Amino acid sequence: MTDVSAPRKRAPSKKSLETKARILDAAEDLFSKRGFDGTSIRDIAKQAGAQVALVHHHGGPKEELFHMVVARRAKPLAELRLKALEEKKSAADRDGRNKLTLREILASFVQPFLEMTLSDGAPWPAYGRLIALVSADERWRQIAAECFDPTAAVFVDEIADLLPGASRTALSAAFVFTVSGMLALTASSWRIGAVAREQQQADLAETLLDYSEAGFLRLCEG
Amino acid sequence: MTDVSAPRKRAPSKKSLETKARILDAAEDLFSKRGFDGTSIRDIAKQAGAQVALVHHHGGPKEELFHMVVARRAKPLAELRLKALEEKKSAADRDGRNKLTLREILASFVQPFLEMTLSDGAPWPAYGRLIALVSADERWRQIAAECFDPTAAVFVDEIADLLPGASRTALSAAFVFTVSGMLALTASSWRIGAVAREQQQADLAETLLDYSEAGFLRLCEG
DNA sequence: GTCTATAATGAGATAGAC
DNA sequence: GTCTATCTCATTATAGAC
Repeated sequence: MTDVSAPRKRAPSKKSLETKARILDAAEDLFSKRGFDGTSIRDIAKQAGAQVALVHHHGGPKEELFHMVVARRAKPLAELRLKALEEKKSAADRDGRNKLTLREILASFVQPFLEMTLSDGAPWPAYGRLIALVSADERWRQIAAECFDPTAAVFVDEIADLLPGASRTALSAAFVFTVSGMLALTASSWRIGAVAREQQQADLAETLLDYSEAGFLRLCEG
Repeated sequence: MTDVSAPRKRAPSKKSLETKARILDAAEDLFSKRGFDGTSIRDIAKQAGAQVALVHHHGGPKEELFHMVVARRAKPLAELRLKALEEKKSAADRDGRNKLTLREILASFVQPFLEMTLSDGAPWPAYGRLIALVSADERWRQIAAECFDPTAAVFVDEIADLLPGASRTALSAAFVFTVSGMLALTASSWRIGAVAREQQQADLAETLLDYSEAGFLRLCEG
């Protein structure tokens, strides 16, 4: 999944993998902070402690490096989301319910993302902003389609199954609004802080779920 | 409002103003499509049909040009929003109501924006994407604080007056979520279209208001 | 106010030694 | 796999003629 170019002939050495990881980490951090065009290969090399030519060696052209950085965590993220969904289904079965609640579905999608990007000691602190960039720029449409649309489709189908009376259009709009709110928590939380700064991050996740669930139900029932 | 630099000694000629407007129009269009770092002064000059040096003459350094482009329409937009609010208050008075509904307040904020940026023949078709860029990048925090925060504060106060039981934190979060949805309509409408493309723009405005109103009420009442 | 010309810098990418 | 060195091109910005 991290290799989107031609297949290699040899397995890379351990040191090579470490160097590549350092380069991808630096690229992820800088891309997320300054955007694609605001980040130079030279900046990435400097932060990774490597030479410029080495960044090209591991990352290829700049666009491919960006693609690699986004794709690297897409599969683990998708698995976390689907795992959360399956676990909630098992729990519902044990409770004798045959359907998940809307909130359980939404939480399965939102919480793994916020946990990896926004919680205390989050392992992927820059990845949330990066995804917000990808989602907002039509230039990365292909990357979004490859990395995120399949999982999104699973969740939209799940919701459509729960709310059979809702139009596909209403479902789509509500889902995009929910994702927009989720991304705002990571990419534009400074805008929230500009108005009121008395809240924890964990609370904001619940706040988002409250808001989205109610909005969803209004669109799909009204 | 369009002049954020030192005061001029002379009134500019008519031709100069036209040239400046052409440059700002080109800058607005290109900044909105490719972002700040993805747009060069040369691109702007070419699209405006002017020389590179002339862009610098009218726009100053690149950051100042960006500031100018955003600030140019901020005051008219704020006036449209406040005018919509006042008109709805007058109408409510005539109906013998002494309070606006939440939906009327939200619509006064959202609809002027969508009308200017997203309607058929919208006069500012690029400005919506530009504001989305400003809102998502902490680098433009000062511009956002100057151009948009004052009006936002008026509307948040208005809502706080309507829903006195709600915490300031819940209000702030809900407002940011609502603005995120509004910006998604202009900046990420391709994401909506990727799921279902059977809807008109006018409908999406109503859809957003339905969703936001319900989410707001849940946060403020629950 | 508008133009030509140019300065000064930084960018992405590659060749080739080790 | 990693490094040095370099190619080629685009960038912001300004100086100075008209």
